[in-house]
Amino acid sequence: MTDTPERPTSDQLTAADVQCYCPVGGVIDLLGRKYAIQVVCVVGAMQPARYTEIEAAFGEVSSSTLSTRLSELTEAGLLDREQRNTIPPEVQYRLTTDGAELCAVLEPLLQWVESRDPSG
Amino acid sequence: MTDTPERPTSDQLTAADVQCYCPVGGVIDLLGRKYAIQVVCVVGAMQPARYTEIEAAFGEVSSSTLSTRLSELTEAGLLDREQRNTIPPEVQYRLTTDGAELCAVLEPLLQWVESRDPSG
DNA sequence: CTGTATCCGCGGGGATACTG
DNA sequence: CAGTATCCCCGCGGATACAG
Repeated sequence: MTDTPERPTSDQLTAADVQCYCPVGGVIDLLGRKYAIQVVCVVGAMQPARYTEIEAAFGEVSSSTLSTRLSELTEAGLLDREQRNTIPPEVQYRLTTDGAELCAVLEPLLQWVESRDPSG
Repeated sequence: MTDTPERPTSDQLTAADVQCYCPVGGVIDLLGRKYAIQVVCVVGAMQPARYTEIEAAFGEVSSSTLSTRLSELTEAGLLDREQRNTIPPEVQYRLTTDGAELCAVLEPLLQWVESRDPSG
């Protein structure tokens, strides 16, 4: 309860109040990329998820795009990639703790999207 | 409780189970565009929101980009645009019922992003 | 004030071929 | 199986100028 003049007692938000409310770079930017949100949720639903399974979850994805997305999400600390050097090779993707938090927050979004536009 | 062979009793999800869980087009695509998520939440926080206020909430946006985003979101039925033909003209943006639902689901995401990456 | 119109560069993403 | 490498196109998005 300070008497800071910059923050009026009004409960009506102004532009200044939400100025810090708009992260544009970083994770938000990553999530804007194609399939990013869905990949997080798909991995969360299938854990552990293998590359081919993830690929199959999307009807049409080019391997390069999916590969890039997986790398980015792993790099961002949202996915954990574990490779087993067997023959044939086997890779398992899981959510990190951070990724799980994100997934929990993302799932309601996908639920809403589905309920609103069932045709995809 | 049918005996459908395609759906095993396993509680482990497979690719087939999440196949319908990955909407790619429509709203998700729109939300991938720059500032889209933030615009929804900013309008939700400021209602009613005027163009200049929204613009000010983002440090740097080109008018063309913001204008396009507002049009798209309005077209998608997420924003309601009300124009008053005064001089100077005044436009007020609000969330539609759908938009409010989306905003409610989006806000935890922005909260999480901020808490994870405070530097923006 | 609230945009639209135009031009244009950059990079995201698809297709394809190839590798450990 | 699980990708990477390469090429290339398209469309997003910025800058700028202009309009009602």
